[in-house]
Amino acid sequence: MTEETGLRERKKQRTRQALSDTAVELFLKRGFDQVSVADVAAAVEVSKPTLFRYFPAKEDLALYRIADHQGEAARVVTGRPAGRSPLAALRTHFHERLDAHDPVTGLNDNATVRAFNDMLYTTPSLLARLIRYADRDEELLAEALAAAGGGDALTAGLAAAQIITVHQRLAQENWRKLAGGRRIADALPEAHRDADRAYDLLGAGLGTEYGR
Amino acid sequence: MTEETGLRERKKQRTRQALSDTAVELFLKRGFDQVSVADVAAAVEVSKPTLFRYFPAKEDLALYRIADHQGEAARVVTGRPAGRSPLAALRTHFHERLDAHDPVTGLNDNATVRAFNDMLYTTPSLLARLIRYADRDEELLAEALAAAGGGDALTAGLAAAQIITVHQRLAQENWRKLAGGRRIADALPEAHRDADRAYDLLGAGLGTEYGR
DNA sequence: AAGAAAATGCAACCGAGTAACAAAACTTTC
DNA sequence: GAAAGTTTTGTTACTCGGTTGCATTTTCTT
Repeated sequence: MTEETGLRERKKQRTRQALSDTAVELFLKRGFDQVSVADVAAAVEVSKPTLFRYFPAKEDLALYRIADHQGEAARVVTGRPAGRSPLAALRTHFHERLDAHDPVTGLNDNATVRAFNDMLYTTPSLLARLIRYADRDEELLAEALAAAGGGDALTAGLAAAQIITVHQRLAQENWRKLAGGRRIADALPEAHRDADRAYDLLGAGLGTEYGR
Repeated sequence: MTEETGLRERKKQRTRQALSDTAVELFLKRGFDQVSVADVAAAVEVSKPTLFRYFPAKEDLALYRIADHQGEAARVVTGRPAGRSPLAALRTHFHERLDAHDPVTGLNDNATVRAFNDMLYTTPSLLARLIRYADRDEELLAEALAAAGGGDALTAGLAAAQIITVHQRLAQENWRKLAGGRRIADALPEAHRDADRAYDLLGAGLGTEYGR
């Protein structure tokens, strides 16, 4: 799994990590807008152009860790057990992520994670950037769904869009619960119910509630 | 309907319009990124700070006209004829917009409109800004759906998110058809079919295609 | 050890957006 | 219709994100 690792490559990894870590630390301490990229560069003892050779935009300094999840939904569909439907696989997976308190579900009350999510959901530029990651996710999911066999490209695309959107709203809803002061033990069952409600809706459509 | 209109107010309206019109003209001629706000300000013979007193960001200069559509989906739901379901009303309305070649459906081959859409869909910062308008739309639609009676707030929120998302994808798909060189007369019937497919999916869910 | 290749730092630059304050334009009042 | 009050504007100067060109250093190759 580990890549070819010359000294050069190792150093780059370290710089990259140091930049992201330091940036997040500063962002959480003083707020995203109150920290300039020059501050981050200075703290890591690197020049500003170098920083931008590692990260294309300030926002990416904060979102680096989240980028790991790229294509997760698509992988779940592609790697689902035989005989299981894509939607069922995604539902199960979401419940699992919830129980694991995965930060991306929004449901995690570790102080640092919470501060991070607070920043994320209240900083428009971060949210905008996050959506661009989600777009890539959506594309990959659309391909996975198309490959799974159901429907044409349009249908797969629409389905992917709906699923990714619903995931976003669920995470946001979970974050809101915690931001509203709820304890996680108390919010978790509700989050599971919300997820089931959302997946029921995805599976059976809005027809029951809002007509055809 | 017309607002209280002193001289001052009239002048402001004119400046606002001149800024947006001139900006769009320049953007279409030279490209969004190749025109600076200073260029726009100079062309309208206004200072840069003044420009920003009228529009909070460069992107809004381009999106001014689109902002008119704010809350359209919500209005359709709220103002639907008695006995008609929200989803049916939205579906009908979308087909109507399609036949009217409304630019927001992506399906309009007027040269200027097409150039505008090309710019819109290929400029990330414009797209990002557009999404923020859509978020407001989504909120309003969620309220309208909740008021329409079906389901709790979560359900209404999820439904609104799905509907707005689907609209976006349909418009994007239509734009792609035209960008691919298709004539509008040829693309229109297909656009209607796509819309029906999308609304069928919204109404009946992904279950049929991708399992529960 | 020498030279190619890649990464860095430096300095200067561009463009979006904002702050401070003074000047001008419109509105209101007498 | 002039004076006083309010709102809008221009000027200047600034901050910050992001980029460019080029010389210097560091790593990789042979």
